[in-house]
Amino acid sequence: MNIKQLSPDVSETEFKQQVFFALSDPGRYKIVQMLYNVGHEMGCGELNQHVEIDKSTMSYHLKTLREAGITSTRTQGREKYVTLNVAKIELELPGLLASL
Amino acid sequence: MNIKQLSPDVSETEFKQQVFFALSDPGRYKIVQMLYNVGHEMGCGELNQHVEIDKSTMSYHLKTLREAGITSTRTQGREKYVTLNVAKIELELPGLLASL
DNA sequence: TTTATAGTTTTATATTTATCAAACAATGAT
DNA sequence: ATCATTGTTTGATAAATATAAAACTATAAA
Repeated sequence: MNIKQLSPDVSETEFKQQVFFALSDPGRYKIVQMLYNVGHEMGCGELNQHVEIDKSTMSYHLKTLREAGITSTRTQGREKYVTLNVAKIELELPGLLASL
Repeated sequence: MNIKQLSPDVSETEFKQQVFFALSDPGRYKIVQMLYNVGHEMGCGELNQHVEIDKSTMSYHLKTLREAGITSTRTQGREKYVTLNVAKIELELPGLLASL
């Protein structure tokens, strides 16, 4: 018998709440939606072209997503590439990404 | 061919974002979770017994949920009963409630 | 080595949010 | 009629949030 089924880990609920918080903002919603739909990592600049927000605001939102564990970032040269942690999100909130 | 599939209605996305916002707060998360798990309407007092928050804070959160279209309220005498709009939520975000 | 580019951090600001006490309905009970 | 109960609204407050300009860091290009 799995303890988690009886008393779900606080951090699981916390992660879900952070995902919900992230998706409650129009900018972050679009970022996540776009990352999910393209199905692969995207450069910050590329994202910035599709989602119209100031680059510092974009950086702020990407930081929010990263720190919540929703995305991961890879640096190459002076560019950064953002990936959506699909598996992690699907594990806790199956089907959510598909319904955005 | 369904237009909605090509360009999802703004209000659909807005509703989803409101649901996400609602669920990003621990208090509201518990309220929604509880309503979903019991599977039927609950009195405000009954809710207050399970979710430990000040009655005016509870009223504030219930108003937030109500105005977002997430719950509905029925008055009987001096008590009020809250229902979760399961069908509506399931329509836009299938499976979400089950994964809370 | 100077300059341009990509993105972050800092600073400042306005807005939104959560919380609770206190005052306020509205209805039921005595 | 008076009192008690249920829940809402108002007002005040502290904290969190979103935004963007400006300064900054790091790398690439000239």
